[in-house]
This record gives sequence, structure tokens and C-alpha cells, in this order.
Amino acid sequence: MDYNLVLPSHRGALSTGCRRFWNPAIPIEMNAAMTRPVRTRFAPSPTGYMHIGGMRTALFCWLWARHTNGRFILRIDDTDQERNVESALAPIFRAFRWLGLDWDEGPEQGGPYTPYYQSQRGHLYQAAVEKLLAAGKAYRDFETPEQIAADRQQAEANKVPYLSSRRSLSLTPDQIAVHQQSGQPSVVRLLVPRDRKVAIDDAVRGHVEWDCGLMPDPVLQRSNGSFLYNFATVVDDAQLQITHVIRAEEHLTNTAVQVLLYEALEQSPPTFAHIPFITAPGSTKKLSKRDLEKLRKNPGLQKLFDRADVVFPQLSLGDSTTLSPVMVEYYEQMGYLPAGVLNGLARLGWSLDDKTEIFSRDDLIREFSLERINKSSAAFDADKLLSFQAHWMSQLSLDEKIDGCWPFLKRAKLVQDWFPAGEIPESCPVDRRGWLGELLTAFGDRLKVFSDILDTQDFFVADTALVYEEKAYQKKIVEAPEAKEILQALTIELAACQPFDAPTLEQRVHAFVETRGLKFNQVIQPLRIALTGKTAGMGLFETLVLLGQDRCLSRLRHLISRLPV
RNA sequence: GGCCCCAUCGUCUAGAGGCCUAGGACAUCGGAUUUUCAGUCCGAGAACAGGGGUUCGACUCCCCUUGGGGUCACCA
Repeated sequence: MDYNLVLPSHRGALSTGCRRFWNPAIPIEMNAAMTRPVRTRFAPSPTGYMHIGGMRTALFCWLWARHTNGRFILRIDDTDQERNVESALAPIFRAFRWLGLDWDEGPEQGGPYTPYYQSQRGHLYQAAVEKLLAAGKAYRDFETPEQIAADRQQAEANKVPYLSSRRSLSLTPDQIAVHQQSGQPSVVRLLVPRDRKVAIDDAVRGHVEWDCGLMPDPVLQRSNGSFLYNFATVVDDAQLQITHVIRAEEHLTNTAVQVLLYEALEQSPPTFAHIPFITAPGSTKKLSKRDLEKLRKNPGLQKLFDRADVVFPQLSLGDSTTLSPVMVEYYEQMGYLPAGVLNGLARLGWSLDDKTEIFSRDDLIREFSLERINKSSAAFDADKLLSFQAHWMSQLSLDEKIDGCWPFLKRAKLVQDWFPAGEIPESCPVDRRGWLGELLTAFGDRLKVFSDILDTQDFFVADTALVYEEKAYQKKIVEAPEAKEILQALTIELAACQPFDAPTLEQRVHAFVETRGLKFNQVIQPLRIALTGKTAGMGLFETLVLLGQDRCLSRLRHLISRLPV
């Protein structure tokens, strides 16, 4: 009966943002504001990389805080990490900064509830354990692991749910003292009230309840004195005054214990919002870093892995093994825009209406709400992400594109020849922006992510170092006996072309085709290969102009010289 | 297996009992533009898991079945 306390009385506050209990007469924001300012948190472990799914959870937490004018807190779950926390955290902070998810309290930021590292908050957990012990809401358990395992087996054999034996509960104070003095290991367990239920009104899942009679007593403190995640989280969330716990659905089951803990600690539980997780493309299983090899074979991810193997080595960043598509850093290093990633992530499990797909960061802040998060899991879709990305790329000015591409050109050592004297500057020098701008203009929408600029490397390499695409070369040059003669004549034609600009060139080439009674493609294709090594690419006449007359002629001659007499 | 969650085009989703002949986006396939590719424009195919109720009426509410998933630690 007790459990009623958790529910109706708190319903208004607990169900903030939940459409099921939403009273249309009261705006949601008002509802939240009437209770207390929203505080959300994201609590990453120092794993050495930022997972794309975790990033989406963090985004939702951040958006809810920003939308409600509340605060977003970063707390580090480093309870079982030893050293190198700093270096394992760096990529995580980097991901947050890259996407522009700033935190109001946390590492490097401080705040009223410092420290924000769980490893430094042990005194709080200790105090909470003692409080619970003193109140008889938790107990010291001397049961050995062997006994517990045996009980478990027994329960399984009898096909009844396993429950803690609670044998230690019948120990007298004297016996306990003896046990402790003799160094008998013990843990602290919460005394679960078995005669009732716990329930929450989840902001996305609605009413969920569990029967306490089916729950073993959870360990709060290990025999070595350290604390369990479930317990530390509750103590922290309560102490940090978190109002909305927004986290992945896998934590839903944990919530039963956590709510019990809030009650035992005489704290009112926050609103929970268990968001659906992201699954691997074409799968219903959680997208995880595990089974990288399996993910590599996933048809929906293969393109991303393959692209990594093409791009990252050129940037001296390893390959798809070092940076895989489940890591946020993959997208950063690949030259995605924060706007593209944010847009894509936000639309996984959340939508505004029946037609809006494009959201800027500010749009998201304005429109985001817990009530429009849906319940079923969402598959990661690399194609759709790329289409968001392409959209945001198309919104950039030419200068922004130049600045975005520059680091890639630099890292790939494509512009080294421009600076024979030494150091390559951090940003593209003024006297090179004109040409690069023309290149980018001609390249157009083919630039979807900044690293796509590497596909224009034919424009940067030496004329004699050009690599010809094998298939195209065979088909259009080797197997076309007239190709050589055409190219020879064309070389003479182009050498005479003045001015060397697109309209003039186009006119000259058309005239060339006509007077010789050729088909346009017979001329165009071999020319393309001579200039760029490929048959696909940007406009041919732009290509000619970009390369300039000298380099065009030099490339033509180079190709002709390779052909048999 | 126990407990819990979920179920609309291939994918992300809209749908709050009649606005549904189920809408949009990505992807796919046509067509147009064009020197290739990309883009752009136009168009096409493509879904309510099944069965029972409730109701004048069910994608929508209830129940069951089926399917999928999560979780059951002195992990986080």
C-alpha cells in the first residue's frame, strides 16, 4: 500500500513531459517550472571513446535541460577505473565540445556539488550506507558466495524466483561483532520490502511497476568497501538534485531498485525517461562496440567502414579499426558537421511532427520535448545521416567550405608543394583561396563531408604521378583504337585555345567533334581519363580550366607517351 | 526460464476513435536536365504482425497469441 505514496501524490511532478498524463491546460514547461528547475545529467565512464548511442542519450539530456532553461551536468562514473582516467576521458570531452554540448556543472567546470567524479564521492556513499544501516533499511550480510550460488541453483531447480536468504538478519549484535572482528567478509544489502510493489510513471514509457516480492536484496557496498553503481547513482542523483533521469532503456529494470533506494533515503525520486536504444542497421540488437567484426559485415555500416579504410590512412589516422562508426570521433575525423550529426541523432527516437526533418541546434532546443520521444528502438541509418549531413553542408558558404577542407588537404599532404619553404599554415592562405574556391564550386554537392575533398586529389598531384583507374583506362583508351589519335589532335587543338576558359573550351571541343564527325563521348571520355584518371567527376570544362592549359597539355602528352605507337 | 519493455512502408517516423484512399523523409526504381558522376525537378512501388473483443465506427482502446528486445552480479 506504501507504494501508493510514490504515485498519485507525485504524479504531476513525476510525469512532466509525459503525454499520457499531460494536462493540455497546463503547458509542460510551466509544469516543470512550477516544481523546480530542471537538472539533467549524463554520467559517462572513462572508456577512452565516445559511443554514438551514448552521445544520443547525452544529447537528449542536454536538449531537455536547454529547452527548459535548466542545467546540464556531467558526472564521471569512474568507480571501477584505476588510472589514466584523464586520458580515457579526453575523447569524451572532445566529442561533447565538437558537438557543442556544453555542461553547466562537472569536470573542468566545477559547480555547487563538486566533486563530479564518483571516485571522489565515497564519503557520501558511506554516509548513506550508514544511515540505511542505522534505520534498519539495509543489513550486513555475511553469506558466502558459495552459499549464494547454492541458493540460486536451488531456486532454479525448484523453478521459483531466487530471493536473498537473509540468514544474516537473524544474527545477534554479539555474533555480528564476532564475525567482524574475525575478519569475516560481508556486504551491505538493501532490505527489500517484499510485501509490495514499486512503480514509476516514466516520461516515455508510462506507468511501469514491479513486484518487490520477486527481487533479491541488492548489494550496496562490496566486501572491499567499494560501492555498487545502482547505489552510487541514486546517492549522486539525489545529492545533485537531478530532476530528470534520461537514460537508455536498458536501465529500466534497474529503476525498481533505485526507486526503493530513493524511498529508503527519504528522497523523492526524479522523473525517469527511458529512451529506446539505437540498434545496428537492419538489426534489432543494440548497437555496441562489441563484435566490431560483425558490425563491419553489416551491410548498413559497410560503406562507413570502407570509407574509413580509404580516408583515414591518408590522414595518418589509422583505419576503420582505430576509428569505427560507433565512435563519435569517426564522424569528426571524417569531416562531418556537428549540425549533421546532431540532426541525425535527434531524429532517432524523436520527431516533431509528420514532416519536419531538418533541425538546427537551436531548432532542437526550441522544439525538443520528452513527450515526443517514442518507445520502440531505432536502427542507425548511415544513409539518412549522410543526407542530413549533405543538407547542412549545402548551407555552408564557400569560405566555410574552404576552411573545413583545408585541414584535410593539409593532413593528406596534398598542399605541401604550395609551401616549398616550410610550414603549412593553419588556414588556407588568401592567395590560394581563389583557386580552391573554384575547385570547390566545380566539385559542388559532391562534397558531402569534408574528407570528400580527398577525392579531388588528382588536381593536386604531379602530372606524371596521376593514377589511372584500371577499368576505365582499359575500356576507353586501350580498347578504343581511335583514342590515341583523337588525343593527339586534341592536344594540338587545346594548345591553340585562347582564352583558356570554359565557354571557349566548350565551343572548341564541340567544333572539334563536329568537324571530325565523331561522337561527343569518343572525345570526352579519353580526355577525362587523361586529365583525372577517371571517367566520373566534375564538369569537364571546369576541370580543364582548374588544371590550366599547361597542366592539361602535360597530362595529355604524358598519357599519349604511354600508348603503343 | 522469471520479470520488464516494444510492434505502421526496407529504414526513421506522422497518427491522441471518424480528418486515413494511412502522410512525410531516407533508400530503391523510372523519367527529365546534362559531357560522366553528384545534384536538382517530376513520378512510381512500398506498411498498420495475427486473432478476439469494446464501439455506429479502430492504425488508434482492452485481452490473448506471435515475434523482437532488455534485464536478471560483490559490472557500469
